[in-house]
Amino acid sequence: MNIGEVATKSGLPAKTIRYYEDIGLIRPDRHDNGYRLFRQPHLHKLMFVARARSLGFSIDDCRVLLALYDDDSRASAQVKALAQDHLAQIDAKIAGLRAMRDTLADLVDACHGDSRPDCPILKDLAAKHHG
Amino acid sequence: MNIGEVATKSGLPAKTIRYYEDIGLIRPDRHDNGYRLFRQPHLHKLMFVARARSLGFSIDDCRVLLALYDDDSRASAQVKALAQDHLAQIDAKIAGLRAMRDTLADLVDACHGDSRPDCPILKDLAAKHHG
DNA sequence: CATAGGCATTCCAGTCACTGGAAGCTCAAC
DNA sequence: GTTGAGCTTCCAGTGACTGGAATGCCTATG
Repeated sequence: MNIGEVATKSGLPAKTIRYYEDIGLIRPDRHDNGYRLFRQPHLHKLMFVARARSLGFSIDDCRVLLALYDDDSRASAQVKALAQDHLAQIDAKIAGLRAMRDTLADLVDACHGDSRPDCPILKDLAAKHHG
Repeated sequence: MNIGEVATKSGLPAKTIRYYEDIGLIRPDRHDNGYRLFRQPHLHKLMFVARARSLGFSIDDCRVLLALYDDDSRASAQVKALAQDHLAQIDAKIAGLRAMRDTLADLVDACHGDSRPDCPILKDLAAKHHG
């Protein structure tokens, strides 16, 4: 398969796939003409990575996950630990965003949003926030 | 005030404040020796930006917000529109993260996490995901 | 055989908002 | 005068791509 075909099949842009090769995440073969030659296992890896990325795993996490996947003697505990760690990070990010969201929503609610210049949102931004 | 003092007072690293000058967000004066000279309004602006950033506004948003803050004839509707837009983006991001989180949490739950290699997390990553 | 197009290649630069580090200058204290 | 903290500039790196330019390859048609 050429890069266009794996791009379609994996849902990843060709640019991204080339980038993944650059950083050593996949190592496709080459045709005589220099074109990348992807075989079934390459496509499989790319789909694996695409899925992991869609779950928010970093590229480095993906490297580890791929290695674990390739390692028949892995302990599932290793995978679970990695996933739990990542889950905790997502939870933290959600919590941070929710705090943001709530504050911002209060401000938006408080702002009448008409043609007058008086604005609680700007007032809040301009107020001193300790801590 | 020197940069160290405004850094302490605003809670922003000195590096960040220099960066904000680089990109034209603030324009402190200068001492004869080349040191930046911050006055009260500069500090005020920095605190304004710090608060806006903590609410997730982009630097470009901050530029607009500062301009609106400086403009006595602004309509609060403009500020509200910007904030609502940003709120919608935060909501979208939270929704995305929650979907991620739920999927991942299911996988973590399904994984026994012991010394055996069998792992539902890796199985999911390796499975074909359409759509 | 020339050419047009669509695909592929490489390489460089830009994104966003910083952050780290090196090399050197200034200032206050001892 | 020497130390050390604080300031300066400039360059490079982060993460994970993304855009674009310049060029090469392949296929199909006139």
